[in-house]
Amino acid sequence: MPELPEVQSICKSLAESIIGEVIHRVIVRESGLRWEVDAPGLNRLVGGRCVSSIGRRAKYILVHLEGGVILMIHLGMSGRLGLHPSGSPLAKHDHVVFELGGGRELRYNDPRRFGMVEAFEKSHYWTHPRLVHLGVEPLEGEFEGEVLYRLSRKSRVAVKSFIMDARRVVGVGNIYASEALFAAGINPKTRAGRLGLSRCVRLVECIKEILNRAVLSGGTTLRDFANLDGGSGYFSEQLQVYGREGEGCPGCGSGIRRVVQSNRSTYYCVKCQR
DNA sequence: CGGGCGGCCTGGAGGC
DNA sequence: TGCCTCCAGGCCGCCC
Repeated sequence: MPELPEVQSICKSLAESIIGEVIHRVIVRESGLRWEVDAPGLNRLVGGRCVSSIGRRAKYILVHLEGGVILMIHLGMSGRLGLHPSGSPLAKHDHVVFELGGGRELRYNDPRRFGMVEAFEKSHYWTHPRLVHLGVEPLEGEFEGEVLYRLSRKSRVAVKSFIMDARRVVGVGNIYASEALFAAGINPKTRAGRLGLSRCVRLVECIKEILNRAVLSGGTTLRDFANLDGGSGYFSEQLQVYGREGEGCPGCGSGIRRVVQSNRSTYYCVKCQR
């Protein structure tokens, strides 16, 4: 589901729709997500507080509340957030409901329950166990070719696995990893430590460009991704290799291959990606 | 320690 | 129609 551009898109919608709103109460209908949802804790920390801003770290959505509390939401593979009128019928898998003012509710829906919802005091941000090990943000200036080059020295893993490793760089998911490597002309199986500086520079440029373009398109819609309003993104039309096994490579026309790396599908062109 | 892999879940697609 | 298998965009934690 949501990769970084999708999460970014949802953050933008959230910022436009719930900043200044008070979260009056949190109703947990199903607490068995990736981690057990602590309903009393959520209500104690979140209940009655006003949303001051929306942030993001990797694929975690950070709802900043007045008084120094952060509500952190991860959409996992199938999570969605939606704004609904209070009292409208709940959908299957609506696990957590945030009651807002003005007769509205923000609902967290997640069929596969791989996501998470929790709240903590802002002072714990820098030591939070889910955040503390995270690497650089791919769309920030801190991520550049020389950084990737330095980080990858001595690594024997395939470059695709490397750029998907959140300890190094966050937010590069399975779809965009394939797409960025195609754009950079790099074979996904190449060991990260064997990339030269110029290829690292090129790869970082491609990662940024692909992610930025996807953000502008509102994310990629495959299966269940949807924006706050239920609308979808349009980047899927621009995917060059992902999900196109057997189709002609946009560069040379030869067949796109699918291989499995670390239990994930990788799509690439044998001729264009060396 | 780095790196590979299983597991968490539901549901959609496709084969028979 | 149903039953089966495979597949899915994330991430942690266990293993070597």
